[in-house]
Amino acid sequence: MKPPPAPPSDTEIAARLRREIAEGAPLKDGRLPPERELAQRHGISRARLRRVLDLLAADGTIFRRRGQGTFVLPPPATDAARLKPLARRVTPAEVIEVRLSLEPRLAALAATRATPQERAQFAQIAAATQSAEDQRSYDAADDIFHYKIAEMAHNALFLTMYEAIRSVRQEASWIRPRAETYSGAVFEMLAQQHQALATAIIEGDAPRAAEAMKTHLHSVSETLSRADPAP
Amino acid sequence: MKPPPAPPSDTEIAARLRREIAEGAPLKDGRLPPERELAQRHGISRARLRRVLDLLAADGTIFRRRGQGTFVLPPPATDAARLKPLARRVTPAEVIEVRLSLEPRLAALAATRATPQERAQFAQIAAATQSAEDQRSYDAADDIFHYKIAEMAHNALFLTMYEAIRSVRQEASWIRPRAETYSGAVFEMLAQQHQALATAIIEGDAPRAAEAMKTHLHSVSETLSRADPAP
DNA sequence: TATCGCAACCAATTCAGAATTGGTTGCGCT
DNA sequence: AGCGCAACCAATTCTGAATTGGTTGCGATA
Repeated sequence: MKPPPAPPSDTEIAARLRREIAEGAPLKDGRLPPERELAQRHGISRARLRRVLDLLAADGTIFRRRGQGTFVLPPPATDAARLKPLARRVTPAEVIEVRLSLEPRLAALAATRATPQERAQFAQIAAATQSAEDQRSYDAADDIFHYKIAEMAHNALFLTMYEAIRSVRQEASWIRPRAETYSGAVFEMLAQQHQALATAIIEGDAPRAAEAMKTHLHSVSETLSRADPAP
Repeated sequence: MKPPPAPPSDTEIAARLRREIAEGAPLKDGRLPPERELAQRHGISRARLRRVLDLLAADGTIFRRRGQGTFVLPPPATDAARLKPLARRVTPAEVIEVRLSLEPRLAALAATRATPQERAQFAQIAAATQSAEDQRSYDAADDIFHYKIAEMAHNALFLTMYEAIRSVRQEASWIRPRAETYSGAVFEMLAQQHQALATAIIEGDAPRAAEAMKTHLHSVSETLSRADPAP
């Protein structure tokens, strides 16, 4: 007989949560169940669950926002619903135009201001975009990648604007069901651009980060604009 | 005796409205009374009042937005209330940082895309900022000036972002009662910068417009940062 | 016939209040 | 000291009524 079952430690519960998340537990839009429900489901108190979630938040695995929930993807903009009518009027070209004005600057600021912890986290996230296999997981990794850059710029107003862009893109998804299955070559090119961009940010090279972001967005733009005659 | 009082023409009613607006009739935040009320007050039908308002809208005197109202200043962002908590967390330096990333690009796009009618309207607005006498009227003219540039960029997403910035600026007003009474010299410099910027936009010189906007915003930033020890 | 006034309706927003959800604090027990 | 429990705080979402500009149709009148 073994000794009486030792209560699982925080890190053990954290590992269990990570596994559940990786297996697709989160609901639509990457949202986890409410804390009160998660705690009950795992048979622990809410206070303890929150300590576990703090672990996942510390390494950037989850995003939490008061009043909205806990997410494994960037949380929705606080006014997401209001952007719906806008999303219908906006064209892909307009969005790219805005992104090209904003994101290179965000990349430069991130390279300048990110904390050592953030840089370490970001290195992990960049690696995840490299190892993505299917389109779905790449899209998720790409989403987190760009969001983290906006976060590392450390400017709440800038982050709000980026969230608005992200929300509009998601909402619009360009009406057509968005084929957008990149070919292997394009896919690899975008991943390499991510890597170059991540290196520049982590090393703190602001001009190079901005330039790399500009290059990347131009590639995305071109890829999207000839999405129709894809093989 | 004169002939029986001829009913006033549309243009006459428009002139009367213009006079009332100039005398400060609009309510707080530059909003006019609802159309139904305005029509009744002037003793005309709503349909006719709307035709008159169309005249004022055609030359850029008023801004109308369904569900919100009719304004003599740029209309509030559609989610203005939600930006309040953000406004408390955001610093003036952060706002300037965002404006410097956005507005030079907006100026360049305006120079490229504005219609002839818009350029003509904009010339009028630029002139108004020149002739402003007191701080209050200058602030209003400056507000319209920058907003019109954002409008002329012809990108709904860009305009939404600018409205968010404007809303945050207004909401924050940097907590301190905002002395910010420019000295005469500073005042004149800003007005000249407006003129140079307006000329570049009207002539369609995008790079010069962007550069002029950058210069202008840097001046505004410096002025604000040493607002305390003002003479 | 053309215009005007009137009314009803549509579309987008605002507003007020209840419900949801993460964040925080205090209490009692082991 | 740590755990579970409960209550409360703060921010958001959701719902439905009210507000407001946008549009259409109808009848009266010149």
